[in-house]
Amino acid sequence: MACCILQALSGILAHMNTPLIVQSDGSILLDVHDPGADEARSAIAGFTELIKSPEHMHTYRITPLSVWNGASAGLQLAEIEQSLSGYSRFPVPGNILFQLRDLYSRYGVITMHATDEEGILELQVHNPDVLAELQENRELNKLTEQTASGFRLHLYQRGTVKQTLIHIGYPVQDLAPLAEGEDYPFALRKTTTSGRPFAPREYQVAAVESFVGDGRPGTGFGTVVLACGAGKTIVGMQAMYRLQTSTLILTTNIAAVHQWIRELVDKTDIPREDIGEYTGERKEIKPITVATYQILVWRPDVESDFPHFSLFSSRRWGLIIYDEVHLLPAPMFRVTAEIQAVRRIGLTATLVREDGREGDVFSLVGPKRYDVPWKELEERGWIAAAECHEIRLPLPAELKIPYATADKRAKFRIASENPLKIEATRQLIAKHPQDAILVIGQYVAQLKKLAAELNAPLITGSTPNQQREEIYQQFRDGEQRIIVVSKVANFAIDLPDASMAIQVSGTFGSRQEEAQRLGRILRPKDRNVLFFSLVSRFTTEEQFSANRQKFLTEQGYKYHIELYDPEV
DNA sequence: GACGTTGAAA
DNA sequence: GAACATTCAACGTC
Repeated sequence: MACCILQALSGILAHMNTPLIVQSDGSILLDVHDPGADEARSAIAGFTELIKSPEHMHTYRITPLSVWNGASAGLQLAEIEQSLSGYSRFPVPGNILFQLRDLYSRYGVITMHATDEEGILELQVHNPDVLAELQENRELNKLTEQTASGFRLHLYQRGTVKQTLIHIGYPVQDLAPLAEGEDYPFALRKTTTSGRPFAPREYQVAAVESFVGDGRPGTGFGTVVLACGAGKTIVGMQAMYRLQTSTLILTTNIAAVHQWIRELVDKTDIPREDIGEYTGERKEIKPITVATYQILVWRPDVESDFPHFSLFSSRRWGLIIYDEVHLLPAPMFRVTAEIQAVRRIGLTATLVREDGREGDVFSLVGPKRYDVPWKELEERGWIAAAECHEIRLPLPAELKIPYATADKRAKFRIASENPLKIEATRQLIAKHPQDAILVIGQYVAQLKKLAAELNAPLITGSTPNQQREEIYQQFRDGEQRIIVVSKVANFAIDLPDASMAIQVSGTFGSRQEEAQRLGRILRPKDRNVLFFSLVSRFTTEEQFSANRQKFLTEQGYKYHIELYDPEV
């Protein structure tokens, strides 16, 4: 009897803090409801890749790159094995451990060094079997010359060789020296222009140190992974400050270019006239220059060369910052391969690319050096603990026929403008009487109706600036706790901080936009923030939710899906 | 300058 | 005034 109780108890205990199921096909399942789920998630995040994240079980996978990124961030093999078995509900399959050790051992087998000869580098292969295998590789033989212990190559093949080797399964540890850029001394401000005290946070400094690495060979380039709202710009700024050299900053769009310039003016003593904007609108090249990827990869036609690549050689840059490095356009790899001697830092919230070129980011920009543990950020109040809820509503019967017969675009609109969303919004607002709420949507007609029903002010693209300011002021003062904003309000304007947002319609396709929108709302606060997204069931709207969900889970947000029943 | 069109990237 | 399931640069027009 006692034995049975013990057995049952240990059965229950086995399900506590053992949220992982490691399967022999390489998938790792994380039971979200296990009390140890958050802890386990943090433990495995450094060497796995998130594949999908529905309600109950999240799927991760061990990939070559995820292991090598872990290795270059300093994770030991023993730690990785410990994290896997420690949280695992069942014994970890032997083939997975074998695969893990094999992958891990490949990191560091090949190293790249300078030689006495001008303009010549060498590869050293520290394993005779691997050396024999590589000596037979045609691609590599085209780029290099064989030596007794490895290969010789020209300086300008530095990037291409690394790319080639990672494609055949061997990451290269690049220990060749980097070039020094022009000096550019400046200081960080102690107070921002608005008078608030400013200092980079511990983890922002630590992230930069992990990439600068005291100038030891093999450091000075790499990628830093940061959750949304954790201050990517500040990490970039700290890197500039640490190196005191002329810097080229590359970003995804013009709005981000302006954002970087604003931040630099606000938080450093760099004079505005030393900061250049290199975009379609302006072509300034200054000691600190901010450019879009778009202009760099622009060319008059497919046959031509990229005229703006000359930006890279127009100055002796000492640092290149790749903002949102997971969005680096493919042609940028070519030019990045040519400038492997320049210090560079990639900033991103996720290493996953839609086109599967993570390996090129790894070998050309650099491996992951630092991963800010989101749980820690949350505990310290640096980013708000966010709860995301997706609420699925039925489509009213009278809309089902129009929906079925509509074309793609009209379908999306019908689903977006589902009239039940108005009632659902009203109920959500009633349930959260303490929160300052933003209602966000894309279709002006729908928002007008909502604003009228909720008796809340509406801001769209055509709202004059003065009126916007008045509404924002009322919101900040607490006179008005709800405002309805259209998509236009996303950009350029400073939305006041809210503690809750309800998205009634939106372009769920663009994850970047989604991130920006969330980042705006989810500022550090003394309380949790809530994000609700209303989606019509069984419609095209649902397809986009999967994308968003994965993205948000990657950021560490909790995500819940609920069904809305109009009878209640 | 402001605005609209076009082509390109993935 | 509404629409836009992306964004940007160049180049044309007024």
